[in-house]
Amino acid sequence: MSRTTIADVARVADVSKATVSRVLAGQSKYIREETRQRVQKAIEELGYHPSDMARSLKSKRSCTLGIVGYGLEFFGPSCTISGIEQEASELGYTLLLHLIRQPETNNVEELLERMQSRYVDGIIWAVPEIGENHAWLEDKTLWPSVPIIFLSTEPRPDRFVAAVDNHNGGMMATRHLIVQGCQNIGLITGPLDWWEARQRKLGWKDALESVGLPRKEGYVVEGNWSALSGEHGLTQLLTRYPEIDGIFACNDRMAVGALKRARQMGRRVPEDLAIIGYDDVQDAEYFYPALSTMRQDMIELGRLAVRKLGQVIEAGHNDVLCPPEAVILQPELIVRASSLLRK
Amino acid sequence: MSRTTIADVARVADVSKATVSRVLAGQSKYIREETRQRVQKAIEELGYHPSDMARSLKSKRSCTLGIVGYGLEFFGPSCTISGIEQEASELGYTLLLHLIRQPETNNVEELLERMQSRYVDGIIWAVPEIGENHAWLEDKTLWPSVPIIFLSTEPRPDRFVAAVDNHNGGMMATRHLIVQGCQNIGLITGPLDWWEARQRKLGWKDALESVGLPRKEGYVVEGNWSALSGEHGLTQLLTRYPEIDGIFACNDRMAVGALKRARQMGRRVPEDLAIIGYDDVQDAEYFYPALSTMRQDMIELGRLAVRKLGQVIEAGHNDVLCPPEAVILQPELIVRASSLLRK
DNA sequence: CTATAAAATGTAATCGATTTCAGAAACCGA
DNA sequence: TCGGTTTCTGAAATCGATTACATTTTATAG
Repeated sequence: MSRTTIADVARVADVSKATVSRVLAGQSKYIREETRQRVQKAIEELGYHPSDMARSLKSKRSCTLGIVGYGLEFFGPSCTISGIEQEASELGYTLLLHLIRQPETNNVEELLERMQSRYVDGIIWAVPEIGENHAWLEDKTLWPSVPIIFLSTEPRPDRFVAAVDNHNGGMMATRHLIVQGCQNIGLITGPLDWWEARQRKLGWKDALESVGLPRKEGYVVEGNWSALSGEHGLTQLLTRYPEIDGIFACNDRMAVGALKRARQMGRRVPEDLAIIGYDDVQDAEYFYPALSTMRQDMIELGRLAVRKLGQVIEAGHNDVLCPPEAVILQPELIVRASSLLRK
Repeated sequence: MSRTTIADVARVADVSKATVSRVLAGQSKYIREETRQRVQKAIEELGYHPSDMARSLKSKRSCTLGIVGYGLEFFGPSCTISGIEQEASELGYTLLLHLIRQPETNNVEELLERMQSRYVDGIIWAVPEIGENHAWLEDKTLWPSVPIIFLSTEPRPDRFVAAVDNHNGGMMATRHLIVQGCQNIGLITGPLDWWEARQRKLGWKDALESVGLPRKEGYVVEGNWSALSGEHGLTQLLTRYPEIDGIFACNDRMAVGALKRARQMGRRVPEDLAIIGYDDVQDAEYFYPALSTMRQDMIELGRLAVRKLGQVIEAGHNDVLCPPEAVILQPELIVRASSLLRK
């Protein structure tokens, strides 16, 4: 047996499909109470549920958001998606999820087309800006015909963006080390083709400059976000510049790699070497020593993105598709044992 | 301007909509080459893309899988979703994602209805079995009219299930501790209303029984998966039973909690106390000491679920909706420093 | 050069809703 | 009782495809 349709309800309630539709819509006052009840009764009797499919086809609205995500195996992105889903759910949207494995996806066009052919009401592009992977934005013919918001990408006058202030985050982390008394602060960055990594590095630089601390080129080593690269980074830094007494690792994974290697190299953390990470991954306090870090509320970022996008969708089809806007969240300094230096 | 439709293409190519549709379908041989090319040309000229919405409405197939997930902030579930997406993508399915926050969701009916009203081709229920949260399965009227596969739940003759063998995992972990020479092995379980937690506990019990080692009731303490509960658990166990020399913590988070507390209590790990966790979270080797654990390939679990579900969908509408079947994956023992005892 | 089968295309119904437009019913004052 | 609103309901078009069936065209055989 197939779905019960609005026609079935109409037949049972002995009214037209139009009337049933009106009862369904709810707001329309032009329905006699008696009729409404008869229809309601038929609906319940039949256990009728309208087909979102048919509805969307006609209305060109699907109450669906297209989500393009990346790196769900990692903590940050997972939280972002979770936040997106929370808010979307509250606002009555469902998610169409697509994950990208290679950040340089080239089938952007197909992807966007697929989502649009399902009448998504808006799109959230939650793929970090890496290298040229956002170059497709230059080609305006690819721009979707629905609002699209970009997460964790560089704000620009033609985009709708939500991101965490990585530059400030980098500054805060570095300043904290300075306040703790570090004199020579090394940096283990993420891959520098990541916009976020560059921003954090910039924060480190600016923080040092503002207080006139040394900032040799060699104090910087580029990791790849992995713990192993944190280990390598630390080895490089300390062998070449033994005077280094503070490390800002641009994510927690590299930080714990550094933590481990420092121990192996006989450096006490934090007495000889203060270390701070970035992300505040789950149970960061259970590393040894407990890891200081920058917390960024990715769940809130996700929620915020949906909320903003929702507003744009509501405002709707009137004029501009996407008001160029940048929503920036601030990270938070979390001080734990790994950076509690001279006291 | 609105979407270009199949009618536009038909007009430009000077054929009927039916012909365009046939060209689109591809397989139908009953198309003259000349016509096909004319249509193709029109399609490209117009940049036409068919509407999945309309297509699904007619065909009652959406090439979409409904995913109901839980706990995306955690490592395991994230990987599962990622795996699901990978395989789905390869098989040409898109995902409709819905996350549950309270495991005891009571709006199951609405949720299922929502997905079905969007004509999902199948459903993956990736919410662990906790307490009575699967009780709705008793009410067959709720059963969706499309195949549904359950992840990480107890296999039963009326369900289609994919899960990791937690019982065996528990046995393997415990046996490992035994082989390392532990004589008194304590257990920090997850919440016992979780099916997975109960299975792991059972594994512990069976492993001990099979070699005749002591297994007092007090050797068991129930945690809540959090690192903090691991700390508490360890305190309880060691103060009451100082003879304990091995701990099987039923997930890594509790294990690292135990690791930390053991250090605080002056027990050397692994010399005085061997500890093994479960999950193999990212960078588990960077805890101190590096954490032994059971690895479960949740990505593969997700992929497998999709593959199986896909087969059922393909086999399709013929007869039974869901062949009762249980696909069981085996976990893998990962030995690191935290459990390398007597040598 | 027909008769007939095979190949190619078109017509129109269909999927399941929404919505415009028009007609019927109810109400109200004169 | 009549005309004019206001309220309520229905018929039919529409969204954008697919597909059963009908029809035309082409190929093949006799």
